[in-house]
Amino acid sequence: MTSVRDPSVRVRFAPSPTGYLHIGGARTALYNYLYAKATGGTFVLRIEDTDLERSNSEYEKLQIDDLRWLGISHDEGPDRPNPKYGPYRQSERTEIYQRYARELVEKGLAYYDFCTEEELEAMKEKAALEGRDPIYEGRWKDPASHKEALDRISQGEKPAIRFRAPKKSYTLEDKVKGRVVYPENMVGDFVIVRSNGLPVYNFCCVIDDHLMEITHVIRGEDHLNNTVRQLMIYEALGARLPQFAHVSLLIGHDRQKLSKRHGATSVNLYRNEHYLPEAMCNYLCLLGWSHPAERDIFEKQDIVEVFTLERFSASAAMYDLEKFKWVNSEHIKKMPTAELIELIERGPEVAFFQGQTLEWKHACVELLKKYVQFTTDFPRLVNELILNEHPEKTDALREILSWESTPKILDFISGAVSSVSTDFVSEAELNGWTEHVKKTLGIKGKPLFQGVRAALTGHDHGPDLKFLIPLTPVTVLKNRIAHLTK
RNA sequence: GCUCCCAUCGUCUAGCCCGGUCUAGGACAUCGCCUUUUCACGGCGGUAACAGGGGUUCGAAUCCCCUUGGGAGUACCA
Repeated sequence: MTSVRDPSVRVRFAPSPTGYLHIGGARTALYNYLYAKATGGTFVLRIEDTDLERSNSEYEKLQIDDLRWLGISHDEGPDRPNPKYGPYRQSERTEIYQRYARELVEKGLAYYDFCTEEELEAMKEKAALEGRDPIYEGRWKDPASHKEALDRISQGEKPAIRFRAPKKSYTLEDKVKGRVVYPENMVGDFVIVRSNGLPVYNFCCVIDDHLMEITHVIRGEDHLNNTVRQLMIYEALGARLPQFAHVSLLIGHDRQKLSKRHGATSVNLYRNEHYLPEAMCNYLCLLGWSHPAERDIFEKQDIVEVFTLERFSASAAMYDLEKFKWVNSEHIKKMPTAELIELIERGPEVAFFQGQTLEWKHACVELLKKYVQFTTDFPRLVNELILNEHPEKTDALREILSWESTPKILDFISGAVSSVSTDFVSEAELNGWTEHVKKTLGIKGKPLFQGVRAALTGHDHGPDLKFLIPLTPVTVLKNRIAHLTK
């Protein structure tokens, strides 16, 4: 099945700026982004910062920056406002929420509540004892107390506004979970505006999705239970329901919802470790969504044609670094060499690499790219394979050196290398040496090739010599052979 | 506790909606073999799963129920 073009689609990613962008958040953002691209719709970024205590605008910037790094760009947001729908920070929309809340109070669908924390706590304990969910039973629920409430407000007291939860069951047709039935009495009356005047998530989320004309809500399954409250508010508002798609959660190796204690869970950590953003999107996308042709490696633009909500998995996905690393290595392999060189040079320990000719860099990257998982592996391999003048004499290497034929090879190679006047050995020269060892020294087969390799590289294995040796500076070769003959 | 969600190889998954083509396919990881120019590349192959129990049916991984297991929610957090 291919995706359906529908430019009226509006989706959103609504992070709270309470920390770095989490990989789970990145995945949700990615799904929304992909759906917008697939349908030709609009991807909105909204900042849910109603929790003043925990929100920090610095995190907003960092999260947006991480999204940009991932290539998940939004069409509307705080920095790209559409006057019809803005503002995009909930902290700047307080009056809107208060207006809607007041309307609900006027219609009798919500009420002022002056209960203290202690009173609420007592109710909760009672409910727990009776084995049911805490359901608000305070006296402010009674319409008769409305007048008293107004009096207390006029005296300067600050009430919370509580939504009157209808006594009925609700049904959600979710795109990934199917039909979800919320029984009657699942939730009691809940606060929509705190006594400090700031609205609460479940309320502003609905108001915003409604006002911003969001057509599809793609979010984590942790919101599935919340949705019943939101359904109630949609109903009270007389607002049209969006399509919901509750994507399964990401879990750690202990099968618990992925969180900080599972190690690296924020995007910036992977960014710092030089994971490729394309690889991260690719891997994250695969955790809970499958390509119709079962493809594993792709770019965002490759799947726009086939991205549909139908292919989400209903069960939680375990985050597995091994496969992520493999995806990263595959993206390195398919990346154009010139681009790869640029990336490598932006990484650490590249002084030698940068000093070489473009031709050398190309050959080097072509040779090594099939062996690496990260772009930062290149300089590591260059150091180990090309620049190391004192290779460690491992058991495997000692064995080769102990062969009867090896000292002869070493002796010849040593002389051959010292007579080279250029900076690098050519492939032809190397072939000549091998020929010589074979013909004149009469060494062939394993002793020949293992011996030549050991003499030249100080390793018992490694990349193809005919590519590796022409990349190795002759000075290094000389010192290395001296080290080996010692 | 209560409510909701979920259940195919160790992991990600295909298949499930529309039962037979599934002695269950792919990928990561793992193991083995091959490549007498090594090798970390590549190629080939192996190990490995329908949670359990009932039903429905000629036939169930696929539909229904129960059990078990796991997850999430249960805030004047999001």
